[in-house]
Amino acid sequence: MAATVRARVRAQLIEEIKDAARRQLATEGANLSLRAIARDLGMVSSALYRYFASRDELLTALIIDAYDDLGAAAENGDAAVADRADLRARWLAAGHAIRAWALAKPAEYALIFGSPVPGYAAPAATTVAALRTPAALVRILIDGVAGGALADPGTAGVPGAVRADLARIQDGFAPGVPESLLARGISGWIHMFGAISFELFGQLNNVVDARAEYFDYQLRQAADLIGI
Amino acid sequence: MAATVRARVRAQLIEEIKDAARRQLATEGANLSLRAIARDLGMVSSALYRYFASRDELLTALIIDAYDDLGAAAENGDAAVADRADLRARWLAAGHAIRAWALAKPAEYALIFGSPVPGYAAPAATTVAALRTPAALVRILIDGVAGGALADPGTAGVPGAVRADLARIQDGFAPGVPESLLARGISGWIHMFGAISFELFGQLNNVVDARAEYFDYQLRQAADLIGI
DNA sequence: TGTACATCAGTGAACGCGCGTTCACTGATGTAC
DNA sequence: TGTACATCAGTGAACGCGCGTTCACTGATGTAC
Repeated sequence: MAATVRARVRAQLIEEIKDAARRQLATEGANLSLRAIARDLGMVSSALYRYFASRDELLTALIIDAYDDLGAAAENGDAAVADRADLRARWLAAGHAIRAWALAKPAEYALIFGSPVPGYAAPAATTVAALRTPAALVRILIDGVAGGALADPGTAGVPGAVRADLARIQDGFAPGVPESLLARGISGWIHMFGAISFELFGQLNNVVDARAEYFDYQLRQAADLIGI
Repeated sequence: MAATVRARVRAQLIEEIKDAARRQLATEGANLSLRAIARDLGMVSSALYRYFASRDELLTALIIDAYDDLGAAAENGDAAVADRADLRARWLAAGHAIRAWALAKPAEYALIFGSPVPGYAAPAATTVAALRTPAALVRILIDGVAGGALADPGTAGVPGAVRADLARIQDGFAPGVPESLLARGISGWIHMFGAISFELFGQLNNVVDARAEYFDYQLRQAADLIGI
């Protein structure tokens, strides 16, 4: 129908605007210029306001897309492991898929895991999108517990103040996963992204050159800690 | 002498310029505006060129200062532990001092550990300054090995490709520290900064509220891994 | 100690750019009868 | 199916700002004899 034609053109132009914005992210960082994007698309800058109410709204769309894309990469990495009971293989596959995504899209990685953009307050929608990747990782733990492969390591060593946080996360995000297992999983998640950020943001220059191998080594350390 | 008066005023003004720049970092991020800094100091923007040849040169000075300040914080944290043979206490003290510095100076932390500033290429002087903190951490290992408290865990699990990197680091930066111990130490270092970056850059929002306790928990996990 | 000269700090104007956002408007597309 | 009207996309000018860097210049501070 005719209505759909206009709607379809609109949806496509929204994608083109975001693509141009992403191209700009790569060279200019998170300081998006709407005028430069419009120039790139051969339109006048005010025309962008038909699609995004402001610069911040475009930034929000890019952030949500990036979280979503990363989450999909993590899910696909995990899903590629045939033996669903091989928790360690799933953890490694997801981790390497996450790193591969980050290396392929460093500007988008920096947008979500780098320094906060000054003056930009992330709306709630972005924090929802942010959950997709940790959800994919936590599913490995959920499956392990359900399959009986993961025992409760006991709460020894988990600080009391943290246990309230863990209990909250358990409800509704990681049902059935013991608190201390969750604590170790989150620690592994943080270590994983710390390793990627160090690599991408240049802290590994002149330190470790065998990037993929050292990342794998760290992933295995985290897996050992989690007990998978 | 008269010469020193002028030199002293000059040195002081350099500090004032950097202080104003740091204040701006906190509100505006790494996109420094020389004009705004000059305005803040009540001088004309071109006067800044008596002190810094360009915007990038000022940025470099700030980065070096930040690395240096962080390194001093790490050293002081370590030095506060009376029992020099208590390696774990030293690791924890250094780690908490590093985190405290980051919380106190988030903009400076973001400047060195956040997304790279687009179009800015870090000169060699910054990478030298960057070594001060890892050097403070590695000293704990050096002391542990020298004191006989740290055994060589053996190179099982360390990927071959990484061992070349480790050997290079060992020479001249961590003399006497076995490669696999170094591999674990670097992993702990990365985990530590990953934890701080996640906290500062907002990834822990709605996940872990007991920040100090959970950070301590992770530091202890890293210490366990290192074997101290 | 005094004087002549050189160095340095800071000014103010200018060059040549950039930006986000608003607004009145044109012309095309879509909708209702 | 045709026509009248409403919606939407995109234009171009404008508002009110911002920026880094260069340059000729003034006046103060420092140096050498």
